[in-house]
Amino acid sequence: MSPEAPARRPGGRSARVRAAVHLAVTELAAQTDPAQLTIPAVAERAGVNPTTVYRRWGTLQALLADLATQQEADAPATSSGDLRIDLEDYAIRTLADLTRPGGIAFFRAEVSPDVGERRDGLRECLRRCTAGLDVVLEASRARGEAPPPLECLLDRIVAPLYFRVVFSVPGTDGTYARALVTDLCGAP
Amino acid sequence: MSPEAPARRPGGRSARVRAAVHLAVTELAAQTDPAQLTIPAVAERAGVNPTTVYRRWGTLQALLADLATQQEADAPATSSGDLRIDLEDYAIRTLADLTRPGGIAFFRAEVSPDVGERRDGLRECLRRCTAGLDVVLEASRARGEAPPPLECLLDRIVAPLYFRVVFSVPGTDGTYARALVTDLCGAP
DNA sequence: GACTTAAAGCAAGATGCTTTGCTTTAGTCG
DNA sequence: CGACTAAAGCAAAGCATCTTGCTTTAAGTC
Repeated sequence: MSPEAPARRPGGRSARVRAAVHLAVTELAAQTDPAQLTIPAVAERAGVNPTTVYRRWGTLQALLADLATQQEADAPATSSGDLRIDLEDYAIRTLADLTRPGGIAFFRAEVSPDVGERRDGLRECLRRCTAGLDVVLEASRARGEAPPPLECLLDRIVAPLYFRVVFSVPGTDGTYARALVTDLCGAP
Repeated sequence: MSPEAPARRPGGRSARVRAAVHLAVTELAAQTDPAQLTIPAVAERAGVNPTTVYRRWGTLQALLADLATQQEADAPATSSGDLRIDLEDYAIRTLADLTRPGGIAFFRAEVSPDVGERRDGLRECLRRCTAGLDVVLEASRARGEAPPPLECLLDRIVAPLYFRVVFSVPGTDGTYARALVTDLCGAP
């Protein structure tokens, strides 16, 4: 499932290929239809042999998961010291992630495939969703506050954002994202 | 987009084929992995030539949309006369639709494909989501009440249900669905 | 009952994703 | 530097979806 766990020969060419493939995925996801986001297309754009991608990642979902994991590692979540501000930041960042070109491609790729694979893929996707929230909630608790439970935040903030982005509901912007937090926490 | 709008020769064989294909889709969606739900597989199970399915419906999404439309026509939404009860019924029915075997397949099929097609498919999917709510809200307004706006119901009831079913969040059952309505309307 | 034609069946082929066996390249280690 | 080997490249074949031109069936109409 997790690609190249041992990473037995990470230097030089392997890292170069990995970077090129990641970049190609990002560009393709942003530029073309989701249906065009295939392993052969990614490989061609990356200047890499398709076989290499198949052997290293196996499936498109695994590749996307690998990419998301790295992005998460590159930009870890932080806390400002105020729950309300943290939640607003989280909501706005999540919305931006979802609405940027190709942003929903990752979600889509995880939703489509087999149940067996999907279970793990979606669990990972959900974990990434909640990782930022966990940091925020933990910081709040560390200050002695009693923040809403994680499930409540999923229902009231994350779920509406996903739903409205997936269904292209009009008016789903930063103001709306902030309003979700206000509805939950009360006016500032 | 909408298949067989004129329906120039609906009797006999065409209807038989349509029924057989619909049944095959339902059974396959319930029994196999979503990835196995392809037009050739449906055609074989229905005892129909794949070409027929391709020519009549064109894509799997169109076929699923056709099926959903007919199901909607078979079981139109009603109102009990009490908003709270109507919303609970709606939430429980929606959850049941989504969690039954293959229930999420329709949503999944609409989320995956090309943007161009997806726009219409999702618009239709959303319309079906909200059709039941519209009936309930209209009935409430007709009684002189001031029910929450549709968007609020989407955020607070429909979106959490979809989100939790898609991500297989544990504890997503009838009690939870009712609790969503209680959180919104207050205790009975 | 026979005519017309929409719709289903059939078969061959195009297309594109995926796999597999083998060869070549280039990191890593002594 | 030279041997070792993981990883990338290459080529050919496999496989499933989808398309297309034509034939056959049977629903609708007079």
